[in-house]
Amino acid sequence: MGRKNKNMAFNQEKKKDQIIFAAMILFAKKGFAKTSMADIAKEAGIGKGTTYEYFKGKDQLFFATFQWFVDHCEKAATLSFTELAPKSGAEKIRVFSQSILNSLKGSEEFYPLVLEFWAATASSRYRDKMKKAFKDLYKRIGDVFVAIINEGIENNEFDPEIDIDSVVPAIVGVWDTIGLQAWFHDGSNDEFNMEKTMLSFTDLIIRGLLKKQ
Amino acid sequence: MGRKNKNMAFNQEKKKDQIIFAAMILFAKKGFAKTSMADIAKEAGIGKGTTYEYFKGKDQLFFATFQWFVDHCEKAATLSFTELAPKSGAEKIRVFSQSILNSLKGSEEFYPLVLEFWAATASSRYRDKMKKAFKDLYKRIGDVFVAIINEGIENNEFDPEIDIDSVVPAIVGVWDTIGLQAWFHDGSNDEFNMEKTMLSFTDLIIRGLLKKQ
Amino acid sequence: MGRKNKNMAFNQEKKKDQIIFAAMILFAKKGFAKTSMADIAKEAGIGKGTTYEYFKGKDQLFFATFQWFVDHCEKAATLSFTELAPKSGAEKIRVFSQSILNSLKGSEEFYPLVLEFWAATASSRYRDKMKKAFKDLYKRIGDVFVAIINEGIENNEFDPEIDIDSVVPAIVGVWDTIGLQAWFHDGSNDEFNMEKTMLSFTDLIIRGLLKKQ
Amino acid sequence: MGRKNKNMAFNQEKKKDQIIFAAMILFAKKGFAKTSMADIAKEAGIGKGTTYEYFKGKDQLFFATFQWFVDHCEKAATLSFTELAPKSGAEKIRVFSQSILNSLKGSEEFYPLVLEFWAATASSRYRDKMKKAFKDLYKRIGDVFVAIINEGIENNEFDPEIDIDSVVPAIVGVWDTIGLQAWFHDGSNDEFNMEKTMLSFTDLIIRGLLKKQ
DNA sequence: AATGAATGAGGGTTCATTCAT
DNA sequence: AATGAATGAACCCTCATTCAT
Repeated sequence: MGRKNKNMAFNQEKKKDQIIFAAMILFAKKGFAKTSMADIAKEAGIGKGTTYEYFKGKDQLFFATFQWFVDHCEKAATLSFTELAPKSGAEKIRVFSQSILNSLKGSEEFYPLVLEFWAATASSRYRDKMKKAFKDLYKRIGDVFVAIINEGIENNEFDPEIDIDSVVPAIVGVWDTIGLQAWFHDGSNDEFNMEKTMLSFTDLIIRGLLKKQ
Repeated sequence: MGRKNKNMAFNQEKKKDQIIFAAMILFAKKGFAKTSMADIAKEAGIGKGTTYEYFKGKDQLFFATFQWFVDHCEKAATLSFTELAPKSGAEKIRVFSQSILNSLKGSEEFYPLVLEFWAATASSRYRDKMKKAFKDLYKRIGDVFVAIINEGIENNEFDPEIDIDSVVPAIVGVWDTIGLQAWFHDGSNDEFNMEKTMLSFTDLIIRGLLKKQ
Repeated sequence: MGRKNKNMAFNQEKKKDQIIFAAMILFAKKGFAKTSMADIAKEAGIGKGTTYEYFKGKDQLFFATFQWFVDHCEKAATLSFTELAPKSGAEKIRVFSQSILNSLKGSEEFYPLVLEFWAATASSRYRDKMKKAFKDLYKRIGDVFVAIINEGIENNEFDPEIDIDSVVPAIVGVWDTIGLQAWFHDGSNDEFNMEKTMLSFTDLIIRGLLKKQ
Repeated sequence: MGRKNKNMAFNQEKKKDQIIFAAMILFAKKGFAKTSMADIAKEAGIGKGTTYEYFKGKDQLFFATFQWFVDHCEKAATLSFTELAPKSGAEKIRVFSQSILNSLKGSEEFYPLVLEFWAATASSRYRDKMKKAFKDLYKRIGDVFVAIINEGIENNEFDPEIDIDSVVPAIVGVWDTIGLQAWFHDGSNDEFNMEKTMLSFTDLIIRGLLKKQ
């Protein structure tokens, strides 16, 4: 019985995820407004009414999708953090930077979803929760950066004059903008080299952080 | 008669703008999807049907607001450019940066509109036009920056090793990102100091660009 | 212009009534729950969406139907009252009674609607308003009766021992009950003679009211 | 084995009643339309699907509650009848009257259910069965009254001129109307005194029935 | 040119019912 | 016998759009 219940719970969780993934695919492809609950059910391979067994409504499903995304990002950020070997501050920044780049590169098709999320922070009923979640996410990733830079300052590698707290949000946000611009260039001829931009920017930042001789 | 026609044309332009402004206000406040054509007409102080005399439909009106926004941005960018006095490259960057900051600070309430534009870029029927417009806008602003930096390199102020073309999109995008994060913090207690972040970031960039002794 | 506006108002009022009548017919025939807004629009000969130009929703339309009914009843009661000639109390009661009977007889097909109203009084969101309206309606009709009886007592025709205020609600209610039972018998073989029942009952009441010699 | 079967039958009967009671409570509280099968199952403390082991569907369950109600009423009426001592006709009417009043007073919360039943006689698929059941119920109760009055006429207590068959339905119906009006007044300040109205009306009727000296 | 009454396609949601377990 | 996950028909309502005035 215990097993059975566990399986049921597992299956329920599985179906919930099924729906979330179907929603993510369609929200990314057509946008939230133009995706109907019927579309999502079809994509998930279930009946129209079934969706409502797992989510109260379209808004809540959207929010669940958002939460899935935030969790995913936090996991990605945490993972990268633990991978940081005891190298120089510059190296750490490069590794971290690269790891973010990797996770960006794997999910191009979901990028429009992030735009939907941003837009929703303005108009959704979950607006406050979403704002907070985004803020927290940025803070969490930013804190990693702050730690790296502080360490670098202590080690006499980075310049103590830098106003870390102010500058970090800008650095963290670069990833967003790179994804955004990659998206704007997607499908056009004049390609945007995400990787090159990322690396050059990282170099520039490091040059700016380093203590002047 | 000539005058009359001219007046009519003028009035039409005026009414068109009236509608665009009304749309912008509401799109920013409630989002595109949740704003009805009736709402817009009401806000513009005209009849529901009149909107269709000036715009083919909601999508086109949305696109018109987008175009208005892009034009506005381009004008702002151009304006700043002409204001650049013959100072050092670092000074120019600071002036340019400040001018962007000023235009950001003046239009907080319209910031969600940009989010709508970004989101629409993914799902709108005008998706390709919008992508292109955004790309062009970034390019145009970027070009100003590229020019400044190139000039700085020629003047032996900035380091020629910098891969300018790759790094500029990231720098330009950061301004968006700062606006975005300011928006996420809006309404919460832990305020985000847009100005400080912007200035610190500009400093960092300049430090990175400067030729090492 | 005044005329035009007036006409428009008139037409709107007319369309509102059109919808109310269509709703009444269908609510009476199929009940509130089984009548769809589409049914009503069709019956009224208008588009589905048009209904919502005149009524906020199905519930409000139902309530409007109820209000129409209450107004109609009050008018009927008032009318009868003014028709009462300066006859004996017994005669007045007979006239009043007959007038109620007449209005009952003319609207058999709408009788189920009253049942819907009663039922809705329990479960509708307008429950309190409906309760009050019914109470007021009964009171208003009852008051006519109270006046007649009081006059009869003053004229030494009716027995002063009668507890008028207590008994009148019962008498007034009997008319409902007669309609109800007529409805139960409708369509069956063993006909229910509403008229005879009404008259016999009226006689009985009068016998009870009259002063004993 | 026989016992076991009997127990199962007994349990089935018990569960059937459980469901019926649950349905009655909810139909009375929220109305038929607003009560879901899931609500009923929950209230009955059983699974959603189980209801369908005992009743074919929502309509049939509703009809079962109706039948339960009718049986209950008939039992109540029969009971009162046997309690009638060999008193005067007037006394019998008073006793009967009081006994109905008692059963009314004990079941205020279920009164809306009767309204649902009435409404359903118009729109339910069981409409004809329900009409007949109501007719029979009224007839059965009426017959008791007819018997009492006939006896009274034979005993020279009541006036032979009374058209008994016509007048009895009106008298019987009074109980409905008293319940109805009590329901309309429920929750308001200007209380309706059910008992007083009932007694005064009974008095009036008896005065009307009594032979004039 | 300006209007707003009328429209109906479209979509979110509910819920009675089924059926595999 | 008991269950509750799954289903899709049905329905309320919104709103972009049209068109007669």
